[in-house]
Amino acid sequence: MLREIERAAWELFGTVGFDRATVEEISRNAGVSRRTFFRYYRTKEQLLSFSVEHFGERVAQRFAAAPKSRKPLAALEDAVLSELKEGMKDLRQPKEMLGLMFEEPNLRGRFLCALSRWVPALSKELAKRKAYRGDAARCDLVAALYCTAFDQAHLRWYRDGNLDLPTHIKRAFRQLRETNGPDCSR
Amino acid sequence: MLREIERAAWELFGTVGFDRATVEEISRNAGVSRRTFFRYYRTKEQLLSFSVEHFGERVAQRFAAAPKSRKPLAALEDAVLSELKEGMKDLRQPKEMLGLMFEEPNLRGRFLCALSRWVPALSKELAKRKAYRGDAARCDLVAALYCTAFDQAHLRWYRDGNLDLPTHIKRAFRQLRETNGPDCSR
DNA sequence: ATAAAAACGGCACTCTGTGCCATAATTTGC
DNA sequence: GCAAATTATGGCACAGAGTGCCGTTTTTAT
Repeated sequence: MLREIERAAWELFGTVGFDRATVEEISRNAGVSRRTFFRYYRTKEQLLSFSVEHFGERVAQRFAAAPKSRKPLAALEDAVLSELKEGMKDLRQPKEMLGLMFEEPNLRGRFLCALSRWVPALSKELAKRKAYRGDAARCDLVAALYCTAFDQAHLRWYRDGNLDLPTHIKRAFRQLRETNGPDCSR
Repeated sequence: MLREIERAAWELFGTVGFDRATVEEISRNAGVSRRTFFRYYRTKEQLLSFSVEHFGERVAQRFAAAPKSRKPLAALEDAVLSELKEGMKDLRQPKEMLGLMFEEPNLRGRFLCALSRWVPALSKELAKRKAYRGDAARCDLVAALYCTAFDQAHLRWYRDGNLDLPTHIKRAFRQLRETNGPDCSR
C-alpha cells in the first residue's frame, strides 16, 4: 500500500511537478482515500524525506557495527559508501528524486532538515570511538560537516553527472579533511 | 509597515508559538489586512528566513571588499565575524529567533535552505582569491562547510550559551580547519 | 463464529496561499 | 495646484493542505 502510494506520487511528480500534484489525485491513482494518505504521511513533503531519514539511520547502524580498529573518520566513510551501495538499489529514480530536492525550495529545506537529523546519531558514534578525545561538541560539528559534504557530493552528481555518486562522495570527504590544505592555509 | 508586521508576528510567536500564530491575527495586530501580509511575505516562514538571507549577502559583500593580501579562509572568517557584530544590533530577539529556527522542523528547513543559498556567492569569492587553485567545485564545498560550521556554532550558542556567539563561531571555524587533526586522522 | 482491534473512508472545518477586482493613497506630469 | 497614472491596499472567492470526529469495513485473536 505504501509502495503503491509512492509509485503514484512519483508518477505524478514526474509529469506535472511537485506543487501541482495534489494529494487528492495521488490518492485516487493509488486507490486510497485522501484521508488515508495523511495517515501514512504526515505531509506531502514527507513522501520525499522519508527515505532520506531512514538512510541516515542505517548509516549510523553500519557505523556502529564497524570494527573498532578502524579509524573513526574512515569507518564513517565506509558506512556511508556501503549503505549508499545497498540503498540505491530499491530507489526507483534516484536522480529524479534528488532533482526535486535541489530545485524545489520547499523540498530542499526538508532534505537539509532530514540530513541534519543524522548528526546526533553519527556524532554519538564518533564520540564512542574517542574521535577528538570524545569531545561531544566537536563530534557534532564533524558529523554535520560530513553531512554537508554528502549533500554537496549529491549536488555535483546531479548537476554534472559524469562521475558516479560514490566517487563524488569520496572526493568530497577527502576534500573536507584537507580544508586547511597547502592551497589555502591561513 | 514591514517593521510593524514583524513586531506583531514576534509578539504572537512568543506567546502562542509559531504554528498557532495565524496570519489572520498577525495582520490584525499589525493593523493591516491578511491579503497585504502575503504581499510582503510570500509565506509565513519567510518572516524568519528574510534576515538570514540578507545576512549572507552582506557577508559576501564584506568578503569581496577584504584586502587581497589576506588569506581566503581568514578573510571569510573576518567577514562573518564583522557582519555578525554589525547585524546583531538591529535584531530584536536573536536568541528567540534562533530558538524557533532550531526547534520547529519547518523553520529549521527554511533556515538551512537560506543558509545553503549563501554558498554560490561565498564560493565565487573564494575562487576569485584563487583558493584551492580556483577549483569551483572545491570552493563550493568549502563555502558550504563554513555555512555548516556557522550553523553548528549557533546551535551550540543556543543550547548552552555560556560563551558568546563570536567565540563559538571562531572555535567552529578553527575545528573545521582541523578536521583531519592528530586526534582523528585516518 | 464472534468479539476486539485496527484500518479505512467521508465529512466538515481551519488555515495557507493565490487570483481577481474595486478602492484608496501616492506619485508624476503639466 | 490639479488631473492622470501608478501603486498600495482591502475584500472576496477559491483551491489545496492538514486535522478531528465518527461510522463502517476489514483483520486478528480467541
